[in-house]
Amino acid sequence: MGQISGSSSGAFDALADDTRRAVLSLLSEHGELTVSDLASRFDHIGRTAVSMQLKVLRDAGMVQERRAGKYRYYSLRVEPMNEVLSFLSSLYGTSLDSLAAVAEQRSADDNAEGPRWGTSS
Amino acid sequence: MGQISGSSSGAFDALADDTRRAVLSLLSEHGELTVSDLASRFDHIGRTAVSMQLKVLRDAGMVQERRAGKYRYYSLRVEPMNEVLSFLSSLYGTSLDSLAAVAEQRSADDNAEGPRWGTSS
DNA sequence: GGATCGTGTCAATGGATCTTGACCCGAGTT
DNA sequence: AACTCGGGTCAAGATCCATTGACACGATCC
Repeated sequence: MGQISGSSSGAFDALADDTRRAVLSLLSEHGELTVSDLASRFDHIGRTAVSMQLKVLRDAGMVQERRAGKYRYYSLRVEPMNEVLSFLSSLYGTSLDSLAAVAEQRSADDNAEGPRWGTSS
Repeated sequence: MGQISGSSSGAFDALADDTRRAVLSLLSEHGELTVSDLASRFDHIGRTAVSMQLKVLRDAGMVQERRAGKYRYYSLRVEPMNEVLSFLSSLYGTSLDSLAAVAEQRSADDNAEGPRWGTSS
């Protein structure tokens, strides 16, 4: 009977990859970064791969690019996250507030105990 | 060393699949469902596939099972969502509150106007 | 006890996805 | 103009993931 029908959602797909999440984290930390900047922060991943992941993120609307001369600066976009948050809030009804509180507390803990989404070095 | 490396992120992986999100939605709607119950709600997907997806969700801690006789009832678990929310809040600093507000509003709109995470081009 | 139902799990197949190397374009540079 | 550098894109190989069918196991019913 009723089929559920999927939702091929770009945001979830975009968040499903370690590299892409790392890119988002880096953009969050540094505000704007060029492709080479980003690529140089990964060891096992080349510029082409980063560029392709940026394409995925771009298509999903999660990053925006600003061209300046021969450089292209990438930065975060917030809107697509609504899709994710909306899904989560629909799962748990109106309890997202408390979840958010817990999440923020937990992210503070992470900061104290060790990086979880990486970075650095 | 300079590696970014990710956080094994079971939750993100779990959310990356249409079928799994649909399962989560169904569990959210109905509270508890058996595997057969779930499988019967999909057209193009068999019981085995649903069972496998449940294994993924189980391993990610996003669902819990309650055994009653020969049935196994599955229901949602909230904790793993912290990983997702924590990531999002780390991306946007402390602005998750406002995002949550927007998301809830938007989910209300969705209920009235129609689904929004169906399309992606 | 044997049959049957509800599920989990495994091996194998098919398909989607990520990464790479090569090539092309636009923008500065000499 | 020719050259160099930053980036995007394509084809192809590699890798991962999802689905399926077959089999196993506990629980219930006859």
